Amino acid sequence: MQITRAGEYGIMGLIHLARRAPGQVAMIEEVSHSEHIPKSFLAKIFQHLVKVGLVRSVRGAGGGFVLARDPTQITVLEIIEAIEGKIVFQRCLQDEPECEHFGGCALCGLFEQAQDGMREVFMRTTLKDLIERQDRMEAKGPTSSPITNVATLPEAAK
Amino acid sequence: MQITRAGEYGIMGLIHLARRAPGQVAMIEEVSHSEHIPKSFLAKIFQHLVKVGLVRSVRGAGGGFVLARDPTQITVLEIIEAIEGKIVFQRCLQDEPECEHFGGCALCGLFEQAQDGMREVFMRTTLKDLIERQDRMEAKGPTSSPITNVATLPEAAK
DNA sequence: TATACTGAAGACGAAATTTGTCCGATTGCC
DNA sequence: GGCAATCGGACAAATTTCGTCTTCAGTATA
Repeated sequence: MQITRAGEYGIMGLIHLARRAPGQVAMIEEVSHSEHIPKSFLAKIFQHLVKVGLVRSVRGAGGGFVLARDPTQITVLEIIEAIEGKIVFQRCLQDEPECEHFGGCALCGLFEQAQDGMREVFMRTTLKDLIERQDRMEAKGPTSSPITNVATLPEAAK
Repeated sequence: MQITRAGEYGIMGLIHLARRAPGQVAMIEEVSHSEHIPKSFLAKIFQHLVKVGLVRSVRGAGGGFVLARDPTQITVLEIIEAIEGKIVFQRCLQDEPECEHFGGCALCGLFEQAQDGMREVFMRTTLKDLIERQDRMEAKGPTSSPITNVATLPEAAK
């Protein structure tokens, strides 16, 4: 019950891209080094993002990756699902037409509800939002309590 | 990014207990067989539930397990967290005081938000709710579409 | 054209987690 | 005491995660 590192790395990589001037490419090497992500692993993750159309790749010397859309138009949900596949709590929600839940599908209904709640959060958060949040936190001072009361109240933060 | 089978089995096991007359014990053997859950696995899962105080165990001949509280007083969240541990998307939300997220903890904030959304759903759903939902579905006929529009509207259901 | 530099794609493998199984110890009823 | 049940931990198979490596393909530059 965790977001995998792949998903986490993907988000961090895209944040890195989004922070550059629009249209400016960044090499895997650069992103990997600056974000402390294993290079080969990041390369593979970016391939998913290219395939889904979130970033464009430029091959050859002087190549690299660029964000394909504006950071305000990329949601965290897109990123995560591009990398980890569709967020799904239970097998029977997956695709099989017939549910194998012996307890009846009350469970499926519940799980669906829960996962929708989660997806909703990721869907309404864009890359741009993340960057702004990051900047705001940095401004407040890095030595303050790192976790508490950061963003439990979405409305207030916005 | 899935609820594990252990968690699923745990919920189904408790539903089984809850359906019995209050105070009546059920053996692992019975629950396991009726819910199609591997016996040894279920036994281990129930141990967690005993430790947390959701069920009481009766040892010796004629023993088994009983629900320790009323089904209206047991939330799905308690069950899941008893078995899988606290629901936590990211390492830095876990317990370590210092966050290791190089991207700044904007990510942690977001993940916390998402996981809270999910926990909220599980927290407001009790064993009793699940059973009622199950009964309602059974009444409507087992051959109908298994997934759709079951419980996406919590208020309406209640 | 040759070469150096970049990503693309997939095979491979180590490590961690999930999903169980097994067996002896313990506890309590008869 | 004997039987019936859980307790608790060691063990193991399967799956997933995490990451590396190698080979190939495309592009810019000399």
